[in-house]
Amino acid sequence: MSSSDDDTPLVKDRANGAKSEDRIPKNVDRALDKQLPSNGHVEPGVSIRMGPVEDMDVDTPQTNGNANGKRKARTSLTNGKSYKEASSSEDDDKPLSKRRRTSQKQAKEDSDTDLSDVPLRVRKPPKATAAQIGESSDSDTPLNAKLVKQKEIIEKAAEKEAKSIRNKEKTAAKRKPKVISESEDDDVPLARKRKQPAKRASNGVQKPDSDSDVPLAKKKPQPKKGKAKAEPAVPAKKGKGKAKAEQTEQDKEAEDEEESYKWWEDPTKGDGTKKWTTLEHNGVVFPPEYEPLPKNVKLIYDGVPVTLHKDAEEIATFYGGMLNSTHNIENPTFNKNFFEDFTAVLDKTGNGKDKSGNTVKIKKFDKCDFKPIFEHFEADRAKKKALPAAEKKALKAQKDEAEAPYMFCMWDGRKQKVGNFRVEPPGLFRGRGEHPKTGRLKKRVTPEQIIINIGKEATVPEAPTGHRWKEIKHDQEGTWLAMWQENINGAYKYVMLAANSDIKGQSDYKKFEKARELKKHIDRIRKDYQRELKSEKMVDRQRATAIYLIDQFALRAGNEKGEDEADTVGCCSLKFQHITLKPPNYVIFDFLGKDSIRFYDEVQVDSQVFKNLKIFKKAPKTEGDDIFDRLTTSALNKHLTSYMPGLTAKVFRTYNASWTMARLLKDMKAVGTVAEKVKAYNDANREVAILCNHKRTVAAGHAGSVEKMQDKIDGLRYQVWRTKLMMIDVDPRMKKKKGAEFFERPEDLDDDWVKQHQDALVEEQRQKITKKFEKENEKLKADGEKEMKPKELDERLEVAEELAQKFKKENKTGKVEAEGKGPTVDKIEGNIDKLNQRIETMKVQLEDKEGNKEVALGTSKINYIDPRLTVVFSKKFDVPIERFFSKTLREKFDWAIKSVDEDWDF
DNA sequence: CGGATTGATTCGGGTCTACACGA
DNA sequence: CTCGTGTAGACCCGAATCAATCC
Repeated sequence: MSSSDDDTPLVKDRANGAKSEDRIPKNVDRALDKQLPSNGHVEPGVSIRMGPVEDMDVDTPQTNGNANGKRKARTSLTNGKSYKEASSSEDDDKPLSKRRRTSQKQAKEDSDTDLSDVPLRVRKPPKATAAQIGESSDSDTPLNAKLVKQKEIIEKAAEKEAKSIRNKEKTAAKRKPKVISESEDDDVPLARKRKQPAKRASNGVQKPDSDSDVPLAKKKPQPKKGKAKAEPAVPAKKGKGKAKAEQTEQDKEAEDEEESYKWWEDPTKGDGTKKWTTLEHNGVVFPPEYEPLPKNVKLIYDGVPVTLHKDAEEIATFYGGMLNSTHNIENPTFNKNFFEDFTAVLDKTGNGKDKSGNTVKIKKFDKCDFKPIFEHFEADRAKKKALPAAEKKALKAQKDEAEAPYMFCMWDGRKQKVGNFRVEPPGLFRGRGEHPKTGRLKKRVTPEQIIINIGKEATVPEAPTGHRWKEIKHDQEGTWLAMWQENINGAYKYVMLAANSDIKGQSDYKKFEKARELKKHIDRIRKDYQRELKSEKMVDRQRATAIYLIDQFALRAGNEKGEDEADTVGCCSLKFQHITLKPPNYVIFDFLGKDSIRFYDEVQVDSQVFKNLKIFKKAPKTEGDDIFDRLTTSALNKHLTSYMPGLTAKVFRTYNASWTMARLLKDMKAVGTVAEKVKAYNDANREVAILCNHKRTVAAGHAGSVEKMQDKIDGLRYQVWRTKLMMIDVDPRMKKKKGAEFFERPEDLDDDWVKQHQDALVEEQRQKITKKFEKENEKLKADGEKEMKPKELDERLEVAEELAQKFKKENKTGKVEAEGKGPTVDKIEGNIDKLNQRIETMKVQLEDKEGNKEVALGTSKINYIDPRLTVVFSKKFDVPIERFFSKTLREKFDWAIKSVDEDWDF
């Protein structure tokens, strides 16, 4: 850069190395100005959406000016690779790029150091550092600190909880009502519990129970203590078996009653933090206990079948069941993590034994052979599949009945569906992308880890026999019914209501209302960030640039991530290497975003943004350094909130997605068939999905099915050509009339192709005839009659032979005899039209398929596009809503379907 | 006090399976 | 009509966002 001496950074090192100056020297901009087309003044109200400054458009969103249409060179579809490819090509720099901030203390010390002395790539000590060691008495080595942390997560939880309650009490006055915990409440007698199936009880503490095999569902609901208004959460269904028909009818009735309540018209709903007044539910369903393998199925170690303790064996089955998933088992990290956790359990439970009872020490992963386990499962699966339909049905009915009590809860007296009442079963953690913890053992969750949230008056569901819940809460600000902490990352898992519940509908509604609210502020926000792109304060300039990117390209906020998570980024966490600048004003994004989905896009940006990014990437910054080193997501959101309460980065995604959809649907003309309208809608949907970078991996059979379709289209085109020639056969004058060109065979259908195609047609005919013949014979045989002779088949096959001859003759003479009875030119014209029609629709289908092969439409439909837009479209264009929303989606968006009319506008 | 952690909620693609669809 | 087969959508559970709290 020309002005290198002026650029000498006063960089304060923030652990990461380079940090940009507080103030941006004037000459930096000037220097850059020389290299860039100057950016004229931006008029108030100007949308800076996309495109070079020169052709900036002045439309505001409401009118029609979204410049998504102006998005240049969007290449994600053609250039995008899945993370698998993407990450493998980045493998080399991966370990190095993992640099993070040091602890506060260290950062402070560093800040006084002159930059030139600070190596940019400071390797950090393992994460469990300063804070943790200081907090957990020094006796632990840093290495152990991690483990200690995990343990503490569990062990300290109670203490923390108590603390947090204390804290809440302190601050409660203004925000949170007190949360009452009954965790100390010890009055649940362990021995005298309601009986549970024997299987429920785990790990020894179990009391044999005479009654234990009575299915849970048959039991009477327990008497309610403080029952007043609400029905028992789930009234015991009358008899099983045919109960289904009855049940659905009953449900329908219930729904009809509920129908009258429209929360979206209820002014008391929506605001306020108290989510419920009364809450009743039956808790959670645990996964079935582990069932040991049959004696003859064993892990083979170093050629020797070994008997394992059942706990260890269970883990072996997790791996064994995955042998068909090369994705996992060929991943070294996965195998290493798995084996570490596997051997840890082996150490605890004792190692395996061979058949004479000698200990077999399992110490090398490579010597483990899980195949017998895998094959056992495969066989099992096959057996299950082969089960008679009736039995399958019965099995399913049994399961449904057992789970029925958990499917619904009573929320403020209304019956609501529960989303995920099943506790997640143990297994091997996969994680997405290159997750450092992939392959780790996800442990079985015990009742002792589960916190139940339920109304004070409600009967608390009983823990399985011999167990008790970790805690009972009555937190009316929470929308969850149960919760536990998972052992891999310490993440919280919640049992919440289904998407079609009132509470979820309400928050969905609020989300879209918030996005609509943004409409009123977006002009001001855009104007402001446009101005601040030139701010002298680095903080402001970075923030403005970030908002620009979030607004234009629908980037996510990009929170900081930890050492032991997959290395993915969003806007604020973009690194040096994720952005490539291509003068005059192109930017190439290439990074792994949420779920390690690759974001690849080549775009034009405002020239000031281009300049800024150049500054943000300036030396000494290099690979691995933050582009927005002065910006955090919380600072960003804090700023956004000042424009509008509740405005955060993610709102822009909702806003831009819904707004784009609104624009596209509005511009649409209500013509054509229903199918065409649906197609048009899906096209709009797809545009939104592309905006949001919602991708999917190309289906395995995609290439094949595309080829098939193409073949079919070619076949039809060939048929069109043949049919045209028939015209000449009927009326030779047509040749002159239509012109020679009309009768030419499409170039790509060359002689070779025609031969092959003809052969295929003939063969197809043969097959058809043969099959029919065989089938008829079967039938004759079954009826006890005489079978037809092979000679009969030969005779029938004559038809195919004639066809072959016909083709041969056609090839030779270049003429085609007219087919069908009483062929006329008019009839033939009609046939051609029909064929062309079919070709057209198939072409459209093919394009659709190709366009959708790596775009997932579902996510944007479910989460980003205001459902009311779809409802309006459906009404205006008279397309049944069923064409857009599946049954579940219709339930989820019930509020939208019922609340808007044709002229509702986003 | 600003960064780290906690906790709750939304978002997200993969997998599995029932079911529609075409030969 | 039925028989595979391909696919939409339910289900699963991991990964983000973001406010509140902690330290």
